[in-house]
Amino acid sequence: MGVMIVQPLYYRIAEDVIKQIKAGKYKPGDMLPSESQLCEEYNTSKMTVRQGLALLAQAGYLRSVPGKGNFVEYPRYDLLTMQFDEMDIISDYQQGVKLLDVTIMDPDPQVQGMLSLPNKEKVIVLKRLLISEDQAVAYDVKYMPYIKGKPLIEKEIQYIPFAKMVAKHGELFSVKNEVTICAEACDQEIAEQLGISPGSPLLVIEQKLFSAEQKPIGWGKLYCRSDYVQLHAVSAQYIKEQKLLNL
Amino acid sequence: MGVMIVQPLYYRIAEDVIKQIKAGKYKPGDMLPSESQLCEEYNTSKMTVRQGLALLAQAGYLRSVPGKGNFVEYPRYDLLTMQFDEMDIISDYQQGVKLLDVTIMDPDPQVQGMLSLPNKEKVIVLKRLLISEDQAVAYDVKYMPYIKGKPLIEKEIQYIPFAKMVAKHGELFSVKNEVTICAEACDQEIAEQLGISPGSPLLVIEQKLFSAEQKPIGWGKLYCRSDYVQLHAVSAQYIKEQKLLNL
DNA sequence: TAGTGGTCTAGACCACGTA
DNA sequence: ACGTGGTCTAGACCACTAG
Repeated sequence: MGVMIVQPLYYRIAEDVIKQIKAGKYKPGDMLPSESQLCEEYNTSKMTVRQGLALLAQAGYLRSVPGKGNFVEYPRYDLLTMQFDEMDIISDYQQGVKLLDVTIMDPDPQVQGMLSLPNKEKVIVLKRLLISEDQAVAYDVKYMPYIKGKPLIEKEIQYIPFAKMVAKHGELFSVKNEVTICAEACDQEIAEQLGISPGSPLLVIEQKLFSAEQKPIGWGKLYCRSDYVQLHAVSAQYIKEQKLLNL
Repeated sequence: MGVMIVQPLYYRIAEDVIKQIKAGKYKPGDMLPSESQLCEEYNTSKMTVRQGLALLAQAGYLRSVPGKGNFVEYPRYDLLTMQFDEMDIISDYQQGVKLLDVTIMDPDPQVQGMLSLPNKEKVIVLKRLLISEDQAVAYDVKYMPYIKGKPLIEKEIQYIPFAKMVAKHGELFSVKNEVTICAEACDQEIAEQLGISPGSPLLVIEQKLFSAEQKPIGWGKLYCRSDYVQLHAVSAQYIKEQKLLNL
């Protein structure tokens, strides 16, 4: 005997509408049946219909216009979702990080500008080598404003991804992480650290972190060997759809 | 006289709870006040409270556990959102694309594998040069299965981003876009097209598109001059929070 | 058994848009 | 004036978790 799984009504409404959209019954820009029509059709109440439509809106299928109706949205193919932190590129979380240097120093002008620091403020500089399967795959440099009396725990410095490290002492939420991805030719210093020849292409991932008050609280670059590291992203629309359909 | 903007009650509930989370009253893992408690506190009904909590859940602040309670979630710093299509990297949409080649041909083994094509199926190959302010900034190669009787419109080929192009004839929704980002050294052919020297670092953006039935329907690579093109991403958590707070 | 979240009802009133 | 979506009520019953 199989077990009947009864899906909530609002979920069935959402599914039905999606099926009809995919079947071409409603095209982008079209108006869906009004909420009261759907209430009649499914013999249910307004809140239930709205709960179903809310699912569609979350998945990006729908745009509600007060006073007019619910309309099918054009899908966005240009929004991508990516999962990334420094530890994703190494295989062994414990063995994979070699701490090269931790220093408190006066920042050079570039770093000072990036962190919007007043003069005479010092920064913590952190240099790490990321190793995957006995192979150095990335060279990592991070800068944080130095705040007196905030101790740095070695394990944190070594193993915690930058965003988490910076967010830890302060606001956990509302931390903005701006990432820039580019390619660069390898310079002499990094070439030595990574054991490759100068001029080789590197995948460079730059991170800039902001507090809830929009103040810069961290800046850093990750220089990755192009033969070992690549980034992956998937259309956000697709991920939302999958989440929706798996209830 | 100013106009009073009255926010819906469910929105104020959501705001209040967020403020309390940010103030540290509730930490990740903590249980929030139960729905019935919130009903009493705000002197409202269950559906209104739940509407407020639904906002928090969408923004990633909340996890509901049936039979137990609503719990504060740990923020995710590793999920990033990126906006990208080929046309984003050029300044002038109309002048910026030079069509180099459109051919229908037998695929080489790599392309055949990527598109999971049976033998004797042909592919459309599309080569374009992307130009920004009189400067060639990227070389673009795309492959699509050739389907008889589906005309290719020149304007589409020239100006429409790949995902849209491929989705157009077929399912608009449920198209999966898998993107891989890496760095590569420039080869002879691309060096000539982009006017740079061989060996220069390139930012390479590879796209693989799938239909709703998970069949590959497009594959391509975009080779970008590293001195002109970079990608930007922002933490997904932050974007969701902004959306929520701006109602 | 008592408390929790999840679903659902059958209404109400409002602001907005169109004709 | 009428139809639309947006907010909200005051309950109900259910399934799940816990002591």
